Amino acid sequence: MNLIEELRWRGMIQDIMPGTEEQLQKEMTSAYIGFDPTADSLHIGSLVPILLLVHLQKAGHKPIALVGGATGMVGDPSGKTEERNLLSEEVLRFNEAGVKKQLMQFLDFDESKPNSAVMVNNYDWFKGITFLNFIRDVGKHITINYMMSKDSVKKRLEGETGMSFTEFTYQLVQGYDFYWLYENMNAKLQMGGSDQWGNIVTGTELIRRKAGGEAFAFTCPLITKADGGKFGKTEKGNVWLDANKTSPYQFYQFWLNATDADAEKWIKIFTFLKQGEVNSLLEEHKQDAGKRLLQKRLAEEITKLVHGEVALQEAISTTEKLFANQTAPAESLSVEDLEGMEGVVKSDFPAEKINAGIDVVSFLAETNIFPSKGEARKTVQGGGVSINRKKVENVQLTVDSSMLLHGKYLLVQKGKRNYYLVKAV
RNA sequence: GGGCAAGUAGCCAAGUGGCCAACGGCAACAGACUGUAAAUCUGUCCUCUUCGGAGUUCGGUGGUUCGAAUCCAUCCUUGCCCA
Repeated sequence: MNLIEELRWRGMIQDIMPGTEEQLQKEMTSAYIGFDPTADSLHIGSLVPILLLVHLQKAGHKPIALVGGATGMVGDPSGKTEERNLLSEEVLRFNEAGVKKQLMQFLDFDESKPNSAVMVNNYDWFKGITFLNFIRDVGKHITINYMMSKDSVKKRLEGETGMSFTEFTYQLVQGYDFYWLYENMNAKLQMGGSDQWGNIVTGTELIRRKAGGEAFAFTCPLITKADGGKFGKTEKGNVWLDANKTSPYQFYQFWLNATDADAEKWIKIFTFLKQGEVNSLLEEHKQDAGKRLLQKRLAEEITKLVHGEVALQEAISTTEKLFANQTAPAESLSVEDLEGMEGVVKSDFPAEKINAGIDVVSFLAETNIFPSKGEARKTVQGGGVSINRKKVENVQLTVDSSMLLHGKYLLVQKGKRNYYLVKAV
């Protein structure tokens, strides 16, 4: 399978420009994807574009990761409705460094290789361009009619929110990136999420008109969940690639909790498993879905890729302790088990308060497991809290030292899958 | 600059003087059922609460009224039309 065939099979191609496949067959091609430097860490939404670059590099082509220092300041009208804040150059540089560090885990930046990955920031070439030069040298080549025919623009024109000139200009700014990379780094291919199609095509158009050159593009479908919810969100917010923001255990859990329908799609997109292996996995899963082999494999592969083998093993072992034997009494967990649960939210709580006895509601609020007493109470009343695997039936319950595991631990559950370890100190 | 329309909780969206913390839907969280799925049913869903209540909301500000999301004035934002 060539690259495009493989990506097609994986369900990672939405739109593709004619000739793209031939270009990739013909020669080593430099291709780029833009990343938003709005945070110092990437989240799993960015994982798909990253993987596209990885596939590309594996196939022998040269990946260029573009950090959108300039475009991030303008704000892409595709999808979003709110204007973005301008980031200072300082913040931008900081975020760029964070993003680069993460990309290095996935891409090979070894400069001795011809197809080593490269990272660029479009702020570097935009900061020197004056407005007049831009509208004269770039704006001249693209008609308003052309720009207005884009979906992202049309939707805004039809809707009732309108669109600022700044946002309208976005596609030109992004288009110029492609042109600049084409001229200076011989980039002939741009990839991105399907919402970027319009912006990308403006780039190839600019290259055609301004440079007389030919450039290519393809996009991948936006990752959605089968139930229509937002991908990459949990009750705790975004799922980040940075272990300090989302622990490997939480990361592993996110994938493990994928629904069947999602897991079937995601196994192809987020792992590098070969077609044969994927098919037999799907087959096995169908035989006995209850084993959730598919989710386990998905979570394993991707946690290993992002956080490494050691972190994966810790995540698995914590998961097994907490979930494998759910009916086992909490007392059966050893001190080592409890201390070794990497990634479970841990907190300390004054031992004297527990010795004196404290009502559950205050306890849950003071340990920050719940933001307020009111919420703690409501959830307890709804049957949503367990301590040491025993459901708290009574809101009046007093937490005291007799409940401590090994004299100092309390294992608190909010719902079925959110565990907290409270240590009396 | 002129005319018209709109701005309600995370989103969509009712309400047009008291019965309004504000119908309904989505999303979210929890419970039951399960496989730490899906579907379904149930509860919660502005904030705090000693669960009795208390406090802040309906673009902003002022006003009318015993009482305003609802009426008036003014300002801001957005859309459409005219200049």
